[in-house]
Amino acid sequence: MAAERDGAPKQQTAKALTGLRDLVLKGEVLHGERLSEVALAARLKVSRTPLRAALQKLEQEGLVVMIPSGGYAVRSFSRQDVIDAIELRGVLEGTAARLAAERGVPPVKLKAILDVVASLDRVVEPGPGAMDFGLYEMLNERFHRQLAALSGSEVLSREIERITGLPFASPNAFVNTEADVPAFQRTLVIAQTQHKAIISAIGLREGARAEALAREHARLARQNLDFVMEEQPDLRGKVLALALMSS
Amino acid sequence: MAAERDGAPKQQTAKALTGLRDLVLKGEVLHGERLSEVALAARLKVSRTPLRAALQKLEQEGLVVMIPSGGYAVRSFSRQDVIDAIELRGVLEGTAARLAAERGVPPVKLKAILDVVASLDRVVEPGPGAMDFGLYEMLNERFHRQLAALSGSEVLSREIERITGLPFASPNAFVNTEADVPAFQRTLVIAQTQHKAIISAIGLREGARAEALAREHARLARQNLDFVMEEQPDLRGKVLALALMSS
DNA sequence: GAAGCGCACAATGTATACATCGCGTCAAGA
DNA sequence: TCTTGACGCGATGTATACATTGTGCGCTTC
Repeated sequence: MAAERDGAPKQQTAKALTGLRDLVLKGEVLHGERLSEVALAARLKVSRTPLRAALQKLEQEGLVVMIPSGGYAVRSFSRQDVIDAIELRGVLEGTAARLAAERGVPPVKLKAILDVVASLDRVVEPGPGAMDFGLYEMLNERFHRQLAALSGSEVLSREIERITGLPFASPNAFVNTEADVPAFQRTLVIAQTQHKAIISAIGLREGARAEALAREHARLARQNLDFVMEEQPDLRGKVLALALMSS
Repeated sequence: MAAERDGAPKQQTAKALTGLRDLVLKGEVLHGERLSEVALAARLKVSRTPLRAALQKLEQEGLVVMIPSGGYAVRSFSRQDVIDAIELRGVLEGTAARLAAERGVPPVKLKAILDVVASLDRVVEPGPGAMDFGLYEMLNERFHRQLAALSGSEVLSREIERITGLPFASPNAFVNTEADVPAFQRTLVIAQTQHKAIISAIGLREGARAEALAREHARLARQNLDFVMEEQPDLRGKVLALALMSS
Protein backbone atom coordinates (compact mmCIF):
# COMPACT_ATOMS: atom_id res chain seq x y z
CA MET A 1 0.00 0.00 0.00
CA ALA A 2 1.22 3.46 -0.77
CA ALA A 3 0.08 4.98 2.46
CA GLU A 4 -0.51 3.39 5.79
CA ARG A 5 -3.86 2.06 6.81
CA ASP A 6 -3.77 2.71 10.51
CA GLY A 7 -1.39 5.55 11.15
CA ALA A 8 -2.02 9.03 9.92
CA PRO A 9 -0.62 9.23 6.43
CA LYS A 10 1.59 12.24 5.71
CA GLN A 11 2.90 12.16 9.21
CA GLN A 12 5.29 9.39 8.39
CA THR A 13 8.09 11.89 8.06
CA ALA A 14 7.31 13.29 11.49
CA LYS A 15 7.30 9.79 12.88
CA ALA A 16 10.66 9.12 11.30
CA LEU A 17 12.01 12.43 12.55
CA THR A 18 11.08 11.96 16.18
CA GLY A 19 12.10 8.34 16.08
CA LEU A 20 15.47 9.13 14.62
CA ARG A 21 16.08 11.94 17.05
CA ASP A 22 15.32 9.62 19.93
CA LEU A 23 17.69 7.00 18.60
CA VAL A 24 20.47 9.54 18.25
CA LEU A 25 19.87 11.28 21.58
CA LYS A 26 19.58 8.06 23.53
CA GLY A 27 22.86 6.99 22.08
CA GLU A 28 21.49 3.84 20.50
CA VAL A 29 23.55 4.68 17.46
CA LEU A 30 27.18 5.47 18.05
CA HIS A 31 29.31 8.35 16.85
CA GLY A 32 30.47 8.08 13.31
CA GLU A 33 28.35 5.03 12.74
CA ARG A 34 26.95 4.91 9.26
CA LEU A 35 23.19 5.10 9.32
CA SER A 36 21.79 2.40 7.09
CA GLU A 37 18.62 3.68 5.51
CA VAL A 38 17.00 0.32 5.03
CA ALA A 39 17.74 -0.81 8.56
CA LEU A 40 16.43 2.42 10.05
CA ALA A 41 13.37 2.38 7.85
CA ALA A 42 12.55 -1.10 9.02
CA ARG A 43 13.20 -0.20 12.62
CA LEU A 44 11.02 2.87 12.55
CA LYS A 45 8.32 1.24 10.43
CA VAL A 46 8.45 3.83 7.71
CA SER A 47 9.47 3.81 4.10
CA ARG A 48 12.82 5.04 2.92
CA THR A 49 11.35 8.23 1.46
CA PRO A 50 10.16 9.86 4.69
CA LEU A 51 13.22 8.48 6.43
CA ARG A 52 15.51 10.27 4.02
CA ALA A 53 13.51 13.44 4.56
CA ALA A 54 14.02 13.05 8.28
CA LEU A 55 17.73 12.45 7.79
CA GLN A 56 17.98 15.62 5.77
CA LYS A 57 16.22 17.59 8.48
CA LEU A 58 18.51 16.13 11.11
CA GLU A 59 21.46 17.17 9.03
CA GLN A 60 20.00 20.67 8.99
CA GLU A 61 19.68 20.49 12.77
CA GLY A 62 23.28 19.39 12.94
CA LEU A 63 22.80 16.01 14.57
CA VAL A 64 24.00 14.01 11.59
CA VAL A 65 26.48 14.75 8.85
CA MET A 66 26.74 13.62 5.27
CA ILE A 67 29.43 11.14 4.38
CA PRO A 68 31.34 12.18 1.27
CA SER A 69 30.80 8.83 -0.32
CA GLY A 70 27.09 9.04 0.39
CA GLY A 71 24.77 8.44 3.27
CA TYR A 72 24.76 9.89 6.74
CA ALA A 73 26.56 9.33 10.02
CA VAL A 74 25.88 10.43 13.56
CA ARG A 75 27.81 13.57 14.23
CA SER A 76 30.19 13.52 17.12
CA PHE A 77 30.65 16.71 19.07
CA SER A 78 33.86 17.69 20.73
CA ARG A 79 33.79 19.46 24.04
CA GLN A 80 34.82 22.59 22.21
CA ASP A 81 31.75 22.24 20.00
CA VAL A 82 29.52 22.13 23.05
CA ILE A 83 31.23 25.16 24.55
CA ASP A 84 30.89 27.05 21.28
CA ALA A 85 27.24 26.19 20.91
CA ILE A 86 26.52 27.50 24.40
CA GLU A 87 28.54 30.62 23.67
CA LEU A 88 26.63 31.09 20.46
CA ARG A 89 23.30 30.78 22.21
CA GLY A 90 24.45 33.47 24.61
CA VAL A 91 25.42 35.74 21.74
CA LEU A 92 22.12 35.23 19.92
CA GLU A 93 19.93 35.63 22.98
CA GLY A 94 22.02 38.64 23.89
CA THR A 95 21.29 40.12 20.52
CA ALA A 96 17.60 39.43 20.97
CA ALA A 97 17.65 41.18 24.33
CA ARG A 98 19.56 44.14 22.94
CA LEU A 99 17.27 44.56 19.95
CA ALA A 100 14.25 44.31 22.21
CA ALA A 101 15.67 47.07 24.38
CA GLU A 102 16.72 49.27 21.49
CA ARG A 103 13.55 48.89 19.47
CA GLY A 104 11.17 48.74 22.36
CA VAL A 105 8.53 46.14 23.01
CA PRO A 106 4.75 46.53 23.32
CA PRO A 107 3.60 46.51 26.95
CA VAL A 108 1.41 43.48 26.42
CA LYS A 109 4.39 41.37 25.41
CA LEU A 110 6.43 42.65 28.31
CA LYS A 111 3.59 41.75 30.62
CA ALA A 112 3.39 38.27 29.17
CA ILE A 113 7.02 37.47 29.81
CA LEU A 114 6.80 39.02 33.26
CA ASP A 115 4.04 36.57 33.99
CA VAL A 116 6.36 33.74 33.05
CA VAL A 117 9.03 35.18 35.32
CA ALA A 118 6.54 35.36 38.15
CA SER A 119 5.56 31.75 37.60
CA LEU A 120 9.21 30.78 37.66
CA ASP A 121 9.54 32.62 40.95
CA ARG A 122 6.89 30.42 42.49
CA VAL A 123 8.62 27.30 41.20
CA VAL A 124 12.09 28.26 42.34
CA GLU A 125 11.25 29.62 45.77
CA PRO A 126 12.01 27.06 48.46
CA GLY A 127 8.82 25.48 49.56
CA PRO A 128 7.85 22.50 51.66
CA GLY A 129 7.82 19.91 48.91
CA ALA A 130 10.33 19.06 46.27
CA MET A 131 10.74 21.41 43.36
CA ASP A 132 8.84 20.65 40.18
CA PHE A 133 11.61 20.36 37.65
CA GLY A 134 9.26 19.47 34.86
CA LEU A 135 7.33 22.66 35.39
CA TYR A 136 10.57 24.60 35.61
CA GLU A 137 11.71 23.24 32.26
CA MET A 138 8.43 24.19 30.62
CA LEU A 139 8.45 27.71 31.99
CA ASN A 140 12.15 28.18 31.33
CA GLU A 141 11.72 27.18 27.73
CA ARG A 142 8.78 29.53 27.43
CA PHE A 143 10.84 32.38 28.86
CA HIS A 144 13.61 31.87 26.37
CA ARG A 145 11.20 31.52 23.49
CA GLN A 146 9.41 34.73 24.40
CA LEU A 147 12.70 36.50 24.88
CA ALA A 148 13.65 35.63 21.33
CA ALA A 149 10.27 36.90 20.16
CA LEU A 150 10.75 40.20 22.00
CA SER A 151 13.43 41.09 19.49
CA GLY A 152 10.72 41.42 16.88
CA SER A 153 13.07 39.75 14.43
CA GLU A 154 11.85 36.69 12.62
CA VAL A 155 15.31 35.99 11.27
CA LEU A 156 16.90 36.07 14.70
CA SER A 157 14.18 33.96 16.29
CA ARG A 158 14.67 31.29 13.68
CA GLU A 159 18.38 31.22 14.33
CA ILE A 160 17.90 30.98 18.07
CA GLU A 161 15.49 28.13 17.56
CA ARG A 162 18.09 26.39 15.44
CA ILE A 163 20.92 26.61 17.92
CA THR A 164 18.58 25.71 20.75
CA GLY A 165 17.74 22.58 18.85
CA LEU A 166 21.18 21.23 19.64
CA PRO A 167 20.39 19.27 22.78
CA PHE A 168 23.33 20.47 24.82
CA ALA A 169 22.73 24.10 23.87
CA SER A 170 19.15 24.09 25.08
CA PRO A 171 18.39 26.32 28.04
CA ASN A 172 17.19 23.21 29.84
CA ALA A 173 20.18 21.08 28.97
CA PHE A 174 21.49 20.75 32.50
CA VAL A 175 18.30 21.10 34.49
CA ASN A 176 17.80 17.36 34.71
CA THR A 177 21.19 16.93 36.28
CA GLU A 178 20.56 19.56 38.82
CA ALA A 179 17.70 17.69 40.35
CA ASP A 180 20.08 15.44 42.25
CA VAL A 181 22.67 17.93 43.39
CA PRO A 182 21.47 20.43 45.98
CA ALA A 183 24.23 22.87 45.05
CA PHE A 184 22.77 22.96 41.56
CA GLN A 185 19.44 24.10 42.83
CA ARG A 186 21.02 27.36 43.83
CA THR A 187 22.08 27.94 40.24
CA LEU A 188 18.42 28.01 39.35
CA VAL A 189 17.95 30.86 41.79
CA ILE A 190 20.81 32.68 40.13
CA ALA A 191 19.33 32.00 36.74
CA GLN A 192 16.04 33.41 37.89
CA THR A 193 17.77 36.55 39.12
CA GLN A 194 19.29 36.93 35.68
CA HIS A 195 15.92 36.41 34.05
CA LYS A 196 14.54 39.33 36.00
CA ALA A 197 17.55 41.52 35.29
CA ILE A 198 17.33 40.88 31.56
CA ILE A 199 13.68 41.86 31.40
CA SER A 200 14.35 44.85 33.58
CA ALA A 201 17.08 46.05 31.27
CA ILE A 202 14.81 45.61 28.28
CA GLY A 203 12.07 47.61 29.97
CA LEU A 204 14.56 50.39 30.72
CA ARG A 205 15.80 50.37 27.13
CA GLU A 206 19.29 49.50 28.33
CA GLY A 207 20.48 47.54 25.33
CA ALA A 208 24.10 46.96 26.26
CA ARG A 209 23.17 45.74 29.72
CA ALA A 210 20.49 43.45 28.40
CA GLU A 211 22.94 41.93 25.94
CA ALA A 212 25.65 41.41 28.53
CA LEU A 213 23.20 39.84 30.97
CA ALA A 214 21.84 37.41 28.44
CA ARG A 215 25.35 36.37 27.50
CA GLU A 216 26.24 35.82 31.10
CA HIS A 217 23.05 33.86 31.57
CA ALA A 218 24.14 31.35 28.97
CA ARG A 219 27.47 31.15 30.71
CA LEU A 220 25.65 29.36 33.51
CA ALA A 221 25.22 26.40 31.21
CA ARG A 222 28.92 26.34 30.57
CA GLN A 223 29.62 26.39 34.30
CA ASN A 224 27.38 23.40 34.69
CA LEU A 225 29.14 21.69 31.82
CA ASP A 226 32.53 22.26 33.40
CA PHE A 227 31.26 21.02 36.72
CA VAL A 228 29.86 17.85 35.24
CA MET A 229 32.95 17.15 33.18
CA GLU A 230 35.63 17.90 35.69
CA GLU A 231 34.25 17.43 39.15
CA GLN A 232 31.45 14.96 38.79
CA PRO A 233 32.09 12.88 35.70
CA ASP A 234 29.73 10.27 37.01
CA LEU A 235 26.90 12.70 36.36
CA ARG A 236 27.62 12.64 32.64
CA GLY A 237 25.26 9.80 32.09
CA LYS A 238 22.40 11.81 33.52
CA VAL A 239 22.66 14.52 30.93
CA LEU A 240 21.24 12.89 27.87
CA ALA A 241 22.67 15.54 25.61
CA LEU A 242 26.23 14.71 26.56
CA ALA A 243 25.88 11.25 25.11
CA LEU A 244 26.73 12.94 21.83
CA MET A 245 30.07 14.16 23.07
CA SER A 246 33.00 12.18 21.81
CA SER A 247 35.78 13.00 24.21
CA MET B 1 15.33 4.80 -16.88
CA ALA B 2 16.11 5.09 -13.23
CA ALA B 3 19.17 7.25 -13.68
CA GLU B 4 20.15 9.50 -16.50
CA ARG B 5 22.23 8.32 -19.41
CA ASP B 6 24.14 11.44 -20.20
CA GLY B 7 24.36 13.54 -17.08
CA ALA B 8 26.13 12.38 -14.00
CA PRO B 9 23.68 10.39 -11.97
CA LYS B 10 23.53 11.33 -8.30
CA GLN B 11 24.08 14.94 -9.14
CA GLN B 12 20.47 15.42 -10.07
CA THR B 13 19.77 16.94 -6.70
CA ALA B 14 22.60 19.44 -7.18
CA LYS B 15 21.21 20.29 -10.58
CA ALA B 16 17.79 20.86 -9.09
CA LEU B 17 19.27 22.90 -6.26
CA THR B 18 21.22 25.32 -8.40
CA GLY B 19 18.41 25.53 -10.91
CA LEU B 20 15.85 26.32 -8.27
CA ARG B 21 18.06 28.87 -6.61
CA ASP B 22 18.52 30.62 -9.91
CA LEU B 23 14.80 30.67 -10.55
CA VAL B 24 14.13 32.17 -7.13
CA LEU B 25 16.96 34.69 -7.19
CA LYS B 26 16.20 35.88 -10.70
CA GLY B 27 12.65 36.47 -9.64
CA GLU B 28 11.16 34.13 -12.22
CA VAL B 29 8.86 32.86 -9.53
CA LEU B 30 6.98 35.44 -7.53
CA HIS B 31 6.60 35.88 -3.80
CA GLY B 32 4.11 33.61 -2.18
CA GLU B 33 3.63 31.70 -5.38
CA ARG B 34 3.07 28.03 -4.78
CA LEU B 35 5.87 25.99 -6.25
CA SER B 36 4.37 23.15 -8.23
CA GLU B 37 6.65 20.17 -7.95
CA VAL B 38 5.68 18.58 -11.23
CA ALA B 39 6.04 21.79 -13.17
CA LEU B 40 9.43 22.55 -11.65
CA ALA B 41 10.60 19.01 -12.15
CA ALA B 42 9.70 19.21 -15.82
CA ARG B 43 11.32 22.62 -16.17
CA LEU B 44 14.56 21.57 -14.54
CA LYS B 45 14.62 18.18 -16.24
CA VAL B 46 14.81 16.21 -13.04
CA SER B 47 12.52 13.85 -11.25
CA ARG B 48 10.36 14.85 -8.35
CA THR B 49 12.58 13.09 -5.82
CA PRO B 50 15.73 15.19 -6.22
CA LEU B 51 13.54 18.24 -6.69
CA ARG B 52 11.91 17.70 -3.33
CA ALA B 53 15.34 17.26 -1.78
CA ALA B 54 16.36 20.58 -3.29
CA LEU B 55 13.21 22.24 -1.99
CA GLN B 56 13.96 20.98 1.48
CA LYS B 57 17.48 22.38 1.30
CA LEU B 58 16.16 25.70 0.11
CA GLU B 59 13.80 25.76 3.03
CA GLN B 60 16.79 25.16 5.27
CA GLU B 61 18.53 28.07 3.58
CA GLY B 62 15.45 30.15 4.16
CA LEU B 63 14.58 30.97 0.57
CA VAL B 64 11.32 29.04 0.56
CA VAL B 65 8.82 28.24 3.25
CA MET B 66 6.46 25.37 3.80
CA ILE B 67 2.78 25.95 3.26
CA PRO B 68 0.72 24.56 6.15
CA SER B 69 -1.52 22.67 3.79
CA GLY B 70 1.51 21.20 2.06
CA GLY B 71 4.03 22.19 -0.53
CA TYR B 72 6.36 25.14 -0.66
CA ALA B 73 6.19 28.80 -1.59
CA VAL B 74 8.81 31.41 -2.32
CA ARG B 75 9.50 33.30 0.83
CA SER B 76 9.02 37.02 0.71
CA PHE B 77 11.32 39.13 2.81
CA SER B 78 10.29 42.38 4.36
CA ARG B 79 12.74 45.21 4.56
CA GLN B 80 12.97 44.52 8.27
CA ASP B 81 14.01 40.97 7.51
CA VAL B 82 16.82 42.22 5.32
CA ILE B 83 17.94 44.66 8.00
CA ASP B 84 17.84 41.92 10.63
CA ALA B 85 19.81 39.52 8.50
CA ILE B 86 22.53 42.09 7.98
CA GLU B 87 22.54 42.88 11.68
CA LEU B 88 22.80 39.20 12.46
CA ARG B 89 25.74 38.77 10.14
CA GLY B 90 27.45 41.62 11.95
CA VAL B 91 26.79 39.97 15.29
CA LEU B 92 28.08 36.59 14.15
CA GLU B 93 31.16 37.92 12.42
CA GLY B 94 31.75 40.10 15.45
CA THR B 95 31.65 37.01 17.62
CA ALA B 96 34.08 35.27 15.32
CA ALA B 97 36.47 38.22 15.55
CA ARG B 98 36.14 38.38 19.31
CA LEU B 99 36.74 34.67 19.77
CA ALA B 100 39.73 34.83 17.46
CA ALA B 101 41.17 37.64 19.53
CA GLU B 102 40.42 36.00 22.86
CA ARG B 103 41.60 32.55 21.96
CA GLY B 104 44.45 33.59 19.74
CA VAL B 105 45.16 32.44 16.23
CA PRO B 106 48.20 30.61 14.85
CA PRO B 107 50.56 32.95 13.00
CA VAL B 108 50.21 31.04 9.76
CA LYS B 109 46.48 31.72 9.65
CA LEU B 110 46.98 35.35 10.50
CA LYS B 111 49.50 35.59 7.70
CA ALA B 112 47.07 33.99 5.28
CA ILE B 113 44.31 36.49 5.92
CA LEU B 114 46.80 39.34 5.85
CA ASP B 115 47.70 38.20 2.37
CA VAL B 116 44.07 38.49 1.36
CA VAL B 117 43.95 41.97 2.85
CA ALA B 118 47.04 42.94 0.89
CA SER B 119 45.47 41.63 -2.30
CA LEU B 120 42.34 43.66 -1.58
CA ASP B 121 44.55 46.70 -1.14
CA ARG B 122 45.86 46.30 -4.63
CA VAL B 123 42.34 45.95 -6.01
CA VAL B 124 40.91 48.91 -4.17
CA GLU B 125 43.72 51.39 -4.67
CA PRO B 126 42.89 53.84 -7.46
CA GLY B 127 44.77 52.85 -10.54
CA PRO B 128 44.66 53.81 -14.19
CA GLY B 129 42.09 51.27 -15.32
CA ALA B 130 38.69 50.41 -13.97
CA MET B 131 38.45 48.46 -10.78
CA ASP B 132 38.05 44.70 -11.05
CA PHE B 133 34.82 44.12 -9.16
CA GLY B 134 34.82 40.43 -9.88
CA LEU B 135 38.21 40.06 -8.25
CA TYR B 136 37.06 42.20 -5.35
CA GLU B 137 34.08 39.97 -4.76
CA MET B 138 36.24 36.87 -4.75
CA LEU B 139 38.77 38.30 -2.33
CA ASN B 140 36.11 39.86 -0.13
CA GLU B 141 34.32 36.56 0.19
CA ARG B 142 37.60 34.86 0.99
CA PHE B 143 38.34 37.43 3.68
CA HIS B 144 35.01 36.87 5.36
CA ARG B 145 35.31 33.12 5.13
CA GLN B 146 38.76 33.13 6.66
CA LEU B 147 37.61 35.52 9.36
CA ALA B 148 34.95 33.03 10.35
CA ALA B 149 37.55 30.29 10.40
CA LEU B 150 39.83 32.35 12.65
CA SER B 151 37.35 31.84 15.44
CA GLY B 152 38.35 28.21 15.52
CA SER B 153 34.70 27.37 16.05
CA GLU B 154 33.11 24.95 13.66
CA VAL B 155 29.66 25.70 15.06
CA LEU B 156 30.04 29.42 14.55
CA SER B 157 31.48 29.05 11.06
CA ARG B 158 28.53 26.95 10.03
CA GLU B 159 26.12 29.55 11.32
CA ILE B 160 27.93 32.35 9.52
CA GLU B 161 27.82 30.35 6.33
CA ARG B 162 24.11 29.89 6.80
CA ILE B 163 23.26 33.53 7.26
CA THR B 164 25.64 34.48 4.49
CA GLY B 165 23.67 32.19 2.23
CA LEU B 166 20.81 34.66 2.28
CA PRO B 167 21.62 36.65 -0.83
CA PHE B 168 21.07 40.08 0.65
CA ALA B 169 23.12 39.25 3.75
CA SER B 170 26.17 38.26 1.77
CA PRO B 171 29.22 40.47 2.20
CA ASN B 172 29.11 41.02 -1.55
CA ALA B 173 25.42 41.80 -1.72
CA PHE B 174 25.82 45.41 -2.74
CA VAL B 175 29.12 45.31 -4.54
CA ASN B 176 27.50 44.90 -7.91
CA THR B 177 25.51 48.05 -7.43
CA GLU B 178 28.50 50.03 -6.47
CA ALA B 179 30.15 49.56 -9.80
CA ASP B 180 28.02 52.28 -11.35
CA VAL B 181 28.07 54.86 -8.60
CA PRO B 182 31.41 56.53 -8.01
CA ALA B 183 30.43 57.50 -4.48
CA PHE B 184 30.02 53.83 -3.72
CA GLN B 185 33.57 53.08 -4.67
CA ARG B 186 34.68 55.06 -1.66
CA THR B 187 32.72 52.75 0.59
CA LEU B 188 34.98 49.97 -0.59
CA VAL B 189 37.94 51.95 0.67
CA ILE B 190 36.20 52.34 4.01
CA ALA B 191 35.44 48.66 4.08
CA GLN B 192 39.06 47.88 3.41
CA THR B 193 40.10 50.11 6.29
CA GLN B 194 37.77 48.15 8.53
CA HIS B 195 39.19 44.88 7.27
CA LYS B 196 42.62 45.96 8.37
CA ALA B 197 41.39 47.23 11.72
CA ILE B 198 39.61 43.97 12.48
CA ILE B 199 42.67 41.88 11.80
CA SER B 200 44.81 44.31 13.74
CA ALA B 201 42.54 44.01 16.75
CA ILE B 202 42.65 40.24 16.53
CA GLY B 203 46.42 40.26 16.39
CA LEU B 204 46.54 42.52 19.46
CA ARG B 205 44.09 40.24 21.29
CA GLU B 206 41.63 43.11 21.62
CA GLY B 207 38.42 41.13 21.62
CA ALA B 208 35.92 43.89 22.35
CA ARG B 209 37.38 46.12 19.66
CA ALA B 210 37.44 43.35 17.11
CA GLU B 211 33.81 42.56 17.81
CA ALA B 212 32.68 46.17 17.58
CA LEU B 213 34.59 46.68 14.35
CA ALA B 214 33.14 43.63 12.68
CA ARG B 215 29.64 44.74 13.65
CA GLU B 216 30.25 48.16 12.25
CA HIS B 217 31.62 46.59 9.11
CA ALA B 218 28.33 44.85 8.46
CA ARG B 219 26.60 48.14 9.07
CA LEU B 220 28.10 49.29 5.78
CA ALA B 221 25.77 46.92 4.00
CA ARG B 222 22.82 48.45 5.75
CA GLN B 223 23.94 51.91 4.72
CA ASN B 224 24.02 50.73 1.15
CA LEU B 225 20.60 49.22 1.55
CA ASP B 226 19.18 52.46 2.88
CA PHE B 227 20.82 54.40 0.09
CA VAL B 228 19.39 52.14 -2.58
CA MET B 229 15.93 52.09 -1.08
CA GLU B 230 15.50 55.74 -0.25
CA GLU B 231 17.71 57.77 -2.51
CA GLN B 232 18.17 55.71 -5.63
CA PRO B 233 15.22 53.34 -5.91
CA ASP B 234 16.01 52.87 -9.56
CA LEU B 235 19.10 50.96 -8.52
CA ARG B 236 16.98 48.30 -6.87
CA GLY B 237 16.84 46.30 -10.02
CA LYS B 238 20.60 46.03 -10.11
CA VAL B 239 20.80 44.28 -6.79
CA LEU B 240 19.63 40.83 -7.61
CA ALA B 241 19.11 39.97 -3.97
CA LEU B 242 16.51 42.67 -3.50
CA ALA B 243 14.21 40.99 -5.96
CA LEU B 244 13.16 38.90 -3.01
CA MET B 245 11.98 41.89 -1.02
CA SER B 246 8.26 42.32 -0.94
CA SER B 247 7.77 45.95 0.02
C1' DG C 1 -29.33 35.91 -5.94
C1' DA C 2 -26.51 34.13 -2.38
C1' DA C 3 -24.92 30.58 0.51
C1' DG C 4 -23.91 25.91 1.52
C1' DC C 5 -22.90 21.34 0.10
C1' DG C 6 -20.69 17.93 -2.80
C1' DC C 7 -17.84 16.28 -6.29
C1' DA C 8 -13.89 16.10 -9.23
C1' DC C 9 -9.27 17.39 -10.19
C1' DA C 10 -4.83 18.27 -9.00
C1' DA C 11 -1.36 18.48 -5.86
C1' DT C 12 1.49 16.55 -2.27
C1' DG C 13 3.01 12.58 0.63
C1' DT C 14 4.39 7.84 0.48
C1' DA C 15 5.96 3.42 -1.19
C1' DT C 16 8.63 0.73 -4.09
C1' DA C 17 11.32 -0.70 -8.20
C1' DC C 18 15.55 0.15 -10.65
C1' DA C 19 20.39 1.82 -11.84
C1' DT C 20 24.74 3.23 -10.40
C1' DC C 21 28.46 3.75 -7.29
C1' DG C 22 31.44 2.60 -3.42
C1' DC C 23 33.63 -0.90 -0.70
C1' DG C 24 35.14 -5.25 0.76
C1' DT C 25 36.85 -9.71 -0.50
C1' DC C 26 39.26 -12.95 -3.01
C1' DA C 27 42.50 -14.48 -6.15
C1' DA C 28 46.47 -14.17 -9.08
C1' DG C 29 50.97 -12.58 -10.02
C1' DA C 30 55.46 -10.74 -8.74
C1' DT D 1 54.19 -12.54 1.52
C1' DC D 2 52.72 -8.35 -0.29
C1' DT D 3 50.48 -5.85 -3.76
C1' DT D 4 47.22 -5.14 -7.32
C1' DG D 5 43.38 -6.12 -9.93
C1' DA D 6 38.67 -7.61 -10.70
C1' DC D 7 34.41 -9.20 -9.15
C1' DG D 8 30.25 -9.20 -6.26
C1' DC D 9 27.42 -7.40 -2.73
C1' DG D 10 25.21 -3.83 -0.60
C1' DA D 11 24.48 0.70 -0.23
C1' DT D 12 22.59 5.16 -1.83
C1' DG D 13 20.51 8.05 -5.53
C1' DT D 14 16.78 8.32 -8.76
C1' DA D 15 12.48 7.47 -11.10
C1' DT D 16 7.81 6.37 -11.03
C1' DA D 17 3.37 4.41 -9.47
C1' DC D 18 -0.14 4.87 -5.96
C1' DA D 19 -3.11 6.78 -2.09
C1' DT D 20 -4.78 10.67 0.34
C1' DT D 21 -5.73 15.25 1.11
C1' DG D 22 -6.70 20.03 0.06
C1' DT D 23 -8.87 23.14 -3.15
C1' DG D 24 -11.83 25.08 -6.51
C1' DC D 25 -15.85 24.92 -9.18
C1' DG D 26 -20.51 23.83 -10.11
C1' DC D 27 -24.92 22.55 -8.53
C1' DT D 28 -28.67 22.70 -5.57
C1' DT D 29 -31.54 24.88 -2.23
C1' DC D 30 -33.38 28.54 0.51
